[in-house]
Amino acid sequence: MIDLAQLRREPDVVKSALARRGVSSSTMDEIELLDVEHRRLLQEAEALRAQVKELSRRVGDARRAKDTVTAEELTEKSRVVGDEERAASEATDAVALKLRSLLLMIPNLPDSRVPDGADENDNVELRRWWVGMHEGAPFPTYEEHQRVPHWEIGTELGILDMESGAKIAGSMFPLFRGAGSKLLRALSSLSLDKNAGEYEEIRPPTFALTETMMSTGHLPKSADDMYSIERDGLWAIPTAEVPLTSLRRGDILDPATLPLRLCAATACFRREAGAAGKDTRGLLRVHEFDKVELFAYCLPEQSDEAFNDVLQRAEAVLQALGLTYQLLELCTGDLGTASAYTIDLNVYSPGVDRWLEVSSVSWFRDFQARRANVRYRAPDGSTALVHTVNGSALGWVRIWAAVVETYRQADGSITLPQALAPYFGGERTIRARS
RNA sequence: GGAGGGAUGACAGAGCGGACGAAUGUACCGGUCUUGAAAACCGGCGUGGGCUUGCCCACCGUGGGUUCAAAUCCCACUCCCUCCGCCA
Repeated sequence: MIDLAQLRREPDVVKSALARRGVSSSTMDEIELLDVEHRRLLQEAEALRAQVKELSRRVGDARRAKDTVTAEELTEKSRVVGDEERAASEATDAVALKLRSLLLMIPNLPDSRVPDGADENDNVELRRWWVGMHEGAPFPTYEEHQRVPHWEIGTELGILDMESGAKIAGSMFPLFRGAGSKLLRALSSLSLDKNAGEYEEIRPPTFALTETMMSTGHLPKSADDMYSIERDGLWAIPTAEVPLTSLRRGDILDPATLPLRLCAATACFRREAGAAGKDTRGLLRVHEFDKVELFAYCLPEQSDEAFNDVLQRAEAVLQALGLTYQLLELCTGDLGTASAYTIDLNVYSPGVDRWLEVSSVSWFRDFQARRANVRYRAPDGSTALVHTVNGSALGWVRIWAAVVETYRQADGSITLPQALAPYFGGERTIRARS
């Protein structure tokens, strides 16, 4: 949620920043008007409320003094003011509700670094990485045997079975078998082993309450992209960011404990409602995938460092796996609702010959903290909102695709990167099941 | 799933229609005393909102209701504890 106080203080700054994201100034004007109206009504209602309280106090006094006549008079007076107060409060609440529902749909202010753009095609590539790059090696070329899409490799080796997944849960729910299943587990373990020292490992619930989904900004705006279990009022999490952001919801944190770093491996669920039929072959886009998420609550002045740490750790996993990747600075048109600045990591997968998004590292400023009400105690005793930062390290389904395509050998087997060997008992080769 | 008990400030815990934003204790922060510390004593010590910055308003699990007046009474819900059942 954006800062109403900032909108009052510097409306032009807020409006021009949000205009870059397509929020019309008339919407913002409406918010400003509602805010003024709300405060006016609030003052009115509170003044009446104060009168009722005062009158009630005097009723009590009169009763104790056995002055029944005065007590009756004051009761009657208070009843009348009370009716006015009720009406005034209702009017105030109605405006507050309208204001809040509008505010919940307003995205975060983009950082000045965010490039302008309409959609993902306008994202800006910052740099690439590939094996041997720092030693002067040219961008890799790929052999014919690496130009096979992962769904063919998966079927050939018996490690991926999309048909069975569809039989059980419908299309876009993958099912992994044997070494394919183990590979997924190995990837999560590799990342957790690299990060769980500095980032406390959490295994959160996979489902979350509406209130929890509100805190990250996923609701109400993205309700169609989420699976819900209506009978129990629960939502399937689209990312571990959701439970991790709410872990300290409503708390006032001791600044000495900041940055507070957390990581979690969870299943993630996405309906992909607007993406029907688009890039949906194999593992390119699925409804359920495993992901390791890195997360930090921090002081505002720590946010740059916290962001860079998450980014560097996500890169470290890609580098350990020897995969080619690029960094994209997301433009205004592709930025997530709650984010002020995001860098995506896309892995190059030679079999499908595409760059696949495997991580999104975001700085939310105090947008999520305001919704989740997570604060810290400043040295002068006052409280202020923390900043939140998070990023995937990484989304494994697409990494799985990139690994099997990149490391496919001429004989059709896969030779896993050295970093995964410990998770396969030292064995690095995946062959067809006989 | 069944029966009972509970939810109050950082923590413990009182209050069970009116002067209660809330006793008391612990913790914490200042001060006195002390060579220093401890103890003792004195003072302070929740969060948010509004505006005329001194006042007002809200918050005692959540949401409704009764009342001139609700932490306190009523209803619903959520969570926690104990016992029984079931289960991994």
